[in-house]
Amino acid sequence: MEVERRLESWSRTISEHGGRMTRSRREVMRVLLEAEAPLSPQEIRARAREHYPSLGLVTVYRTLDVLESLAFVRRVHREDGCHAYFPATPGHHHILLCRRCGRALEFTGGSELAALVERLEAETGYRVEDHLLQLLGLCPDCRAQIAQEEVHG
Amino acid sequence: MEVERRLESWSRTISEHGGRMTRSRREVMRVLLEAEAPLSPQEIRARAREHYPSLGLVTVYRTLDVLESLAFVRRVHREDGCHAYFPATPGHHHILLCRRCGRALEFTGGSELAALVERLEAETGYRVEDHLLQLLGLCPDCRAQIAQEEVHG
DNA sequence: TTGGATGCAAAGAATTTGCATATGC
DNA sequence: GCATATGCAAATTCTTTGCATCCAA
Repeated sequence: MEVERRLESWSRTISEHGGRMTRSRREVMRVLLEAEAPLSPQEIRARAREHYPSLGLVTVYRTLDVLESLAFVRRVHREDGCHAYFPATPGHHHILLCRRCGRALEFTGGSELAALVERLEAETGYRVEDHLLQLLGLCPDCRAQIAQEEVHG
Repeated sequence: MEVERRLESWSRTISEHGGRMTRSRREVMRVLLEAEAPLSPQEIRARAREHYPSLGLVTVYRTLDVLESLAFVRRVHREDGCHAYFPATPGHHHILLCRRCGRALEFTGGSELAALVERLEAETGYRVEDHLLQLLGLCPDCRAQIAQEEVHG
């Protein structure tokens, strides 16, 4: 399955960087790969503990640091102030988040964003090096559910 | 001056919402309006204390809550994990941040962003309701300084 | 006068660090 | 076997709350 393949790929890279594959790391990684939305460290621990009860929160934080430094996961800022993590899709750097169920989709900026950046550089004299684009809205499922609720009670 | 005009305008709106203009609030507001980059609550207090030493950090937080709820200031997430605030430019909702000096500029998404959103909605079925776009780069001054440093020392 | 605003101290929450122990390679 | 990873407990931040006092309208 897809999850196993990526788990395998992540493990290999960690080894190549002198790191080790441990039970803790595998559980954290699996939770991230199976999640349907970005998760906070606490949420990750809660899910991982179902299969590995002794997992500590500190280890989750440290594992996330490793995964983030290898660009395997990305961190988003939640409105509530805490951070949430999700697996990065290589080459895709922006996210579209459902405000109702939290489902996240990554997408490329495409020509539109490139055009915007180019115009801004010309107008302001800034040199743009990086960008964070987060779109918030409703996914198709939630839109359908909301429509249902309006029709019925 | 510009700062005084906006201070006046903010005060009026706060009164209209049943709030009061106090020395603390005025100092926090002035610091924000005179800042050249987004500031954290701690930084705001440090600057305001030069003119009003008894200002408490808690009051800074509460004042920022008020200002943010009236859309007078915007909050950005810093890489170091804490929040920083800066005066909002009405109608402008994205920021271009200099990674070296922290100077912030707001801009409109314009037609490019609208086109991107439209394409995504068509491709994914999501309905986009809000977005957060933060560009990071170098402002003209910092670019010039870096160029200088490369030529000389 | 009087309800909103303030400051302090303390509570909470998120994240990091020190250190002895456990474990992958 | 040895360097890395772990877990606990404690330390650090950052932020919010409780409460008596203060003050702008």
